Amino acid sequence: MTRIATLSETRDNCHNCRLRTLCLPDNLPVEDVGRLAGIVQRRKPVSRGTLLFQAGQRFNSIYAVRTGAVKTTTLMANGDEHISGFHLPGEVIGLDAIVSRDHPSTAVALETASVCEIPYAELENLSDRTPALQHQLMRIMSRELLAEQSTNHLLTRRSAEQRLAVVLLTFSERFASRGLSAQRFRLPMSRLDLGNYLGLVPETMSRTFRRLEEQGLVSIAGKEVEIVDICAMQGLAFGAQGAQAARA
Amino acid sequence: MTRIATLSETRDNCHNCRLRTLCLPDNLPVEDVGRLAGIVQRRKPVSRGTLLFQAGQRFNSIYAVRTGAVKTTTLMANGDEHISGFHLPGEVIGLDAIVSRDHPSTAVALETASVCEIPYAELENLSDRTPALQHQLMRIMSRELLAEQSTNHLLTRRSAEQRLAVVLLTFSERFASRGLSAQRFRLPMSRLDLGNYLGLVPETMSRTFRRLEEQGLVSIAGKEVEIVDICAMQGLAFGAQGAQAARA
DNA sequence: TTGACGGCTTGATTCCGGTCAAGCTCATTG
DNA sequence: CAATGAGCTTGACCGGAATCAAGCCGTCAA
Repeated sequence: MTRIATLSETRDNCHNCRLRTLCLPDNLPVEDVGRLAGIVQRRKPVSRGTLLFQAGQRFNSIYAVRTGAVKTTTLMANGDEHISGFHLPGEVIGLDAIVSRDHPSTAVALETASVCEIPYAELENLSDRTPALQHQLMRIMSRELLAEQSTNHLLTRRSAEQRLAVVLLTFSERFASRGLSAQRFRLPMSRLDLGNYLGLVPETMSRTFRRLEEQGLVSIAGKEVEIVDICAMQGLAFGAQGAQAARA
Repeated sequence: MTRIATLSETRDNCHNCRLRTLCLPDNLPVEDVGRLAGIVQRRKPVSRGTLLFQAGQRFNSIYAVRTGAVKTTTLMANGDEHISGFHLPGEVIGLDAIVSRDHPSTAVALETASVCEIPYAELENLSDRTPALQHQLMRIMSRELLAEQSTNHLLTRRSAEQRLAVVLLTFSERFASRGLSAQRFRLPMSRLDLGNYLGLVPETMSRTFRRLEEQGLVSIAGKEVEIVDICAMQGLAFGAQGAQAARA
């Protein structure tokens, strides 16, 4: 029974996947989507805390998040852990492993999550014969590069309040583009994780959340977030001046 | 005459380029290098301050630095400028433009510099028929992604002293892999630029340089840097503890 | 030579966010 | 039900880097 389910799941993926336009198949002609679907392996849902892949492990596949949420973390040279990103359905992870033989980072399910595994050797092989797929891969990596750059700026030049505002707005957008509410959503990660990502200590996270709440920008209840005043949030997030440095 | 010079320049590039193994042709079979060379356009040296491409400009080409040094900067939403990287010969720039129609960032020569222009449409077209080139492109982008991630960590979790130490060591390595001295080199950018990149204000840059010097780790004379005690520098750069946060 | 300007340095002061230390909340388990 | 412990919050305090304010140095133009 499991076998049949898996097969049928495998058969109808990509084409009728709700996330098609956010994921690898975006911009691909139908026949290429079919070929891609042929090498994609749907994995069963795993529970919170499960490792999808681990730093040091041999690199064989990239993964696309299908449901739930995933974080990727790297163990830095000095021994501390750095969360490099949070990934929602439709997003591709493991791309940082392409250069080397092994994964540089670990991917952990933040909640019950499922992924599509895409064996990289087969993907490479397929994309050698499928220009559109190749181009889509390049676009995805380029977009990722751009995102990292803007994260860099966020982390170096903006105050704790602004960092949090930007992250919340970013999640808002990402949820919205997945058909969920842009106003109310549930953060999939702990404050500690979010703080690690933002370069802030949990105490600061707590205080910063409270300050945003006091200003009437958001309403927080545990991991539930409601963005009350989007305009003011955007003003804070992208406003003329950082808390420090940088004038014309 | 210009035409002839350009042609001859175009003819003998890549194959006998000193930077071959650091650049796009790395890992390519000879015949593919030839085909790549066929679409690469050698540009004449430009002087300090010249824009190679500008944010907002239509994206047509990526560029490989051939001589000199280049910085890429982005104008952020809030109006301040962020330097996203410094690029030495052999490095490829403009990859962040692939997703969008336009360049998100501006590339400026930090000193007299020359680049190879690679029209992206032609590169795409060529790589559609050249698997090895495609794979090399993916490797380069993946490496770039990895570098951005480690920069993120550097900027969020490490003190001014550590940031500077890491950057100096990184330049040391990059110069060394280009056949120059790892101990003595000349930084191609101003302290203001380096500070912008590191998220530090010029005053802090100055004081931090002095502190490294007082500790006998480096010797500074303007832009000339001598790394006196590499081991101690590495200890500082990758040492067990950041100035803040993050314990086991 | 003089002046002017940009890049760099130095010092005094401020302040954001980290550190330390409790205490709280809530889900899980015996 | 109590008990345990992880995750979060709150408060007091501290320190590193930003800010403010001069001043210095080398280069270029007049």
